[in-house]
Amino acid sequence: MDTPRIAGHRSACSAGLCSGGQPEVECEDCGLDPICLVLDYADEESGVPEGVLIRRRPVERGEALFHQGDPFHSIYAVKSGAFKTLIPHADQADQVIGFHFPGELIGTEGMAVAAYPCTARALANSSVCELRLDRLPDSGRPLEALQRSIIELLGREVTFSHELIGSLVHQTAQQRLAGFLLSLSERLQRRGLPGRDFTLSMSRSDIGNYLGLAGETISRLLTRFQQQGLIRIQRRRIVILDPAGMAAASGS
Amino acid sequence: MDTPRIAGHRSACSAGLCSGGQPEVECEDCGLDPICLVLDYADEESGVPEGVLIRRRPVERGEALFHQGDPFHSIYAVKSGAFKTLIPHADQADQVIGFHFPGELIGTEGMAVAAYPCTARALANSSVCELRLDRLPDSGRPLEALQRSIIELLGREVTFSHELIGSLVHQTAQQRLAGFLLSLSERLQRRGLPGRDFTLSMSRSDIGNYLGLAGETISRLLTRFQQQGLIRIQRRRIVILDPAGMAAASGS
DNA sequence: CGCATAATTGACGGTTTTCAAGCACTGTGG
DNA sequence: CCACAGTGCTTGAAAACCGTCAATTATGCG
Repeated sequence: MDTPRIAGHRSACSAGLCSGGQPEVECEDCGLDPICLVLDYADEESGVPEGVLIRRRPVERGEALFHQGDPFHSIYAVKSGAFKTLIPHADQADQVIGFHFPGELIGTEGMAVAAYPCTARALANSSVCELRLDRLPDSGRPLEALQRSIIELLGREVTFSHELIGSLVHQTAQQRLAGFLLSLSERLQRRGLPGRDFTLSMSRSDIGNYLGLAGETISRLLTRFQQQGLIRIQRRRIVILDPAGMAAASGS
Repeated sequence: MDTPRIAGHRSACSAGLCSGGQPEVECEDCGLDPICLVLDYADEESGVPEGVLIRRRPVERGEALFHQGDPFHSIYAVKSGAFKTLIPHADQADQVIGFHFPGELIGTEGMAVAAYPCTARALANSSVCELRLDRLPDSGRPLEALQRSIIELLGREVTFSHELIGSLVHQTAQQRLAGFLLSLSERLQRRGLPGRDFTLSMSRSDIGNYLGLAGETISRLLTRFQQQGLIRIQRRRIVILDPAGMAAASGS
C-alpha cells in the first residue's frame, strides 16, 4: 500500500488487507466514519437501539444491495470490493450512474425520497457496513448532527454531479477516460489504497456506459494510452505510469 | 394562464401577474414554501430573528445573486424572471449548470460546503425571495424540520442530476433538445405558469452549453422542429404545438 | 441611423458509433 | 488434464453525427 496505516480501535483488520487479500479501507478513511462517530456518541448518551449499524456484511459479486424502487432503509459504506449503481431501463440498456470503492457511501440519495432511485450491484466479492436509518428513533438531539452530516454528503454529491456533467458534456472521449482514471486513482488514494496500480472491477462497457462512450472506444483509448507510455494494462489491472501525461491527456 | 389561482395569504400579487406584467409564481407553488411554513411556525413558537426571510427582492438582468466561492449565507427562490447557474472558467467558456424559473430554488448546494460552488446570474429582470440561513439560531427544535426539508431538496437534486447525466450522455442532439423543451414546459406548468407558450430567456449558446451542444446546433434543431410542425418560434418565444410529437422526438 | 450582439444557414472535417470478425481468458464438465 | 462454450476484449472499416469556421441576416440599443 502507498500509505500503510495502523488499524483503529473499531477496525478488525490490520494493514488494510483482509483474509481474502483484498484491499480494505480503514474506519478512519471511511465516508461513514463521521456518522459512525455520531452514533457511537449517541449510543453512550441516549441509547441507540441495537442493529442500527451492521458491520462488515459480505456481498457476493453480482448481488444487489438494493433495487430501484425498494423502500429506503439504509445507507451503506463499501469496506472492500467495488459496486456500481445504475438506473435499469426496460427497453434500452441500463444507465450506469456511478462506481463505489472502499470508503465510499451508497444509497444516500434514497433517503430524501423514501425509495432508492437506483440499483446497487457488486462488481466483485465485497463487504459493506450498513447503517439502518429506519431503526433510528424518530426524534432526539443526536439526529441534528446526523442530519448535518447527511446534508454535507448530499451537497458534495450535487457539486460532484455538476462537475461530472461538465466533464462528460464538454470533453472528448480521450479527456473523459483520462479524467476518469485519474479521479479513480485519486479516490482510491484518498482512502489509503494504492492509487497507481489498481484493478478495474467493471467491464469496458460499464465504463463506456458511465462516460457516455461505446465499449469499443474505451478499448481503443486504453491501448492508445498504453502505446503512449501513459499506462500499462493487463486485462483489468491498470498501472498508471505517467500521471502528468495522463493529466495532460485529460485536458487540464 | 393555464391554471388561474387565488392568491394565498402570503402572496402580494394576484392572478400570477406582477406590475411588470411578468408571470409570477404563487407562494403555494413555490419550492421555498415548505420551508417558509416551517419558519412561520418557528416564528410564533420560538421567535426567529427579523431579516431571515427577505421577500420579493428585485434583481436586474445580468446581475449576479452570488458568485462562485462567495461564503454561503442564503438560499433563494425565484418569484419572477429567470436565472442561470454556471461554473466560471478562466481559460475556457463557462459551464452552464442549470436554469431556474419561478418557484425554483437557487443555492441549496452551497449550504453543505459553506461556499457557493457556482455563480447565479439573472437572465431577465427578476425578483427573488431570500432565506438568510446564516441568521438562523444555531440550535433549537424547528431546525430539525428545516433540515429534513433541505435533505429532501438535495436528494431530489441528486436524482435529477443523475437523470440529466443519463439524458445528456446517451441521447442525440435532437433528443436532448426535445427533452429539454419538454422538461421546461413541465416545470413551468408545475408552478402554475403557461407551459406551452413561454419565453426562452437564455441565448441559444446558453442552451447549447447546458446540453453539451454548439449554439448553431440548437438553432438548426429549432428550425427543424418548426419545419416538422412540432413548435413555433418567434425570436425567443416558443410555442409547443405538438407535445406528443416532441415526446417522440425526445426518444421516449 | 449605425453599431454590437445574437441567430441563421452552409460547407467541411474530425471524432465517435456501429457493425462485424477474430482473439483471449474463465470456468465447467468430461 | 483438456476440450469447450461463453463472455468480454480487441481491432478494422464505413458511416453518421455534430463541431468548427465563415458569411449573412436579424434584432436591440444607443
